[in-house]
Amino acid sequence: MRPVGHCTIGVLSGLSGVGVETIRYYEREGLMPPPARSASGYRMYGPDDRSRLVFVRRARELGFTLDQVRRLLDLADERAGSCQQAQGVAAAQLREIRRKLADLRRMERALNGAVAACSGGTMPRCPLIEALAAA
Amino acid sequence: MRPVGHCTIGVLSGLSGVGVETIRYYEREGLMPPPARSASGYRMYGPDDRSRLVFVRRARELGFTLDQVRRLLDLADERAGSCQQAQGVAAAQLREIRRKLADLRRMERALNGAVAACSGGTMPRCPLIEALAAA
DNA sequence: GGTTGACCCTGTAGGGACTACAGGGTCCAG
DNA sequence: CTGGACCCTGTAGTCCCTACAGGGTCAACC
Repeated sequence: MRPVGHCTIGVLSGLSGVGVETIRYYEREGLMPPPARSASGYRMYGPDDRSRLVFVRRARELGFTLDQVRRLLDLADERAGSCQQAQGVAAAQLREIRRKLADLRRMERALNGAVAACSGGTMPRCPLIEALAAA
Repeated sequence: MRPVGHCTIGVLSGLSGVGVETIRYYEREGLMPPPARSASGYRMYGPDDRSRLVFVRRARELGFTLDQVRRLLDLADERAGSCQQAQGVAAAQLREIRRKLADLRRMERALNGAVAACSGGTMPRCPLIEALAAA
């Protein structure tokens, strides 16, 4: 379906923000389809590959594991009544993102308070260390 | 300085919320000092070890790498003019936490919108996939 | 007092998600 | 026609655990 490759792996890497080695790793792991090859064996990619790769990167940034991304991509590839399933996967992930958000906010407050208390002077005990060592 | 050990590694694990294997790993990595040993070779820990371990766990939860935690602990161990340095390490970490927070909030919005748009019907294209595949 | 069964020990291997070589081939600009 | 940037495969390393395997120890129960 990918008509004729447009760019090499290095260019795709630049376009997608995913490292060359990581792209090859994703191919090994079945997240990216084996691309067309030039006469000399170079991987040749088209715009579909860029979209897919960006999707993978974004999903990773959203905290999906590679396995979850794989499932999401499988759903997208099937393209039939898959929306409900994708929604399920995504809703679960949304719950986890919200949990992470809450954790991070709590951490931010704690660290911010600790850094503020630690005025930079040469106090006998560092409040930052104290703050984190507390039960 | 640790007078006489109070508890075994399993109890310490329960008290600190850090797994037994992980405690031993931290010892190998130099984050926890080699504890006293019972006659039969069991690791015996005191309250200081619990505090230190809780500190490590908290710092990890705050997103510090083991290496950063090691540096923080070194500073705490030295106990002389270390406050400023600890503050530097922590401030850097705070910046990264805030970056992560911003990212997560963006992700939460995107995913939330995508899940909402993806009404569960059998649409020709799944908006969730579309949302993340966009440039 | 003998035997479970839960705990502890060391050491090594596995996992997830990359990341970095090593040892080679290709392509193109000067 | 040569230098340097790119590409290939395959393997090994990183980080931070986590899970064995193969054994010793300890407390309790019968």
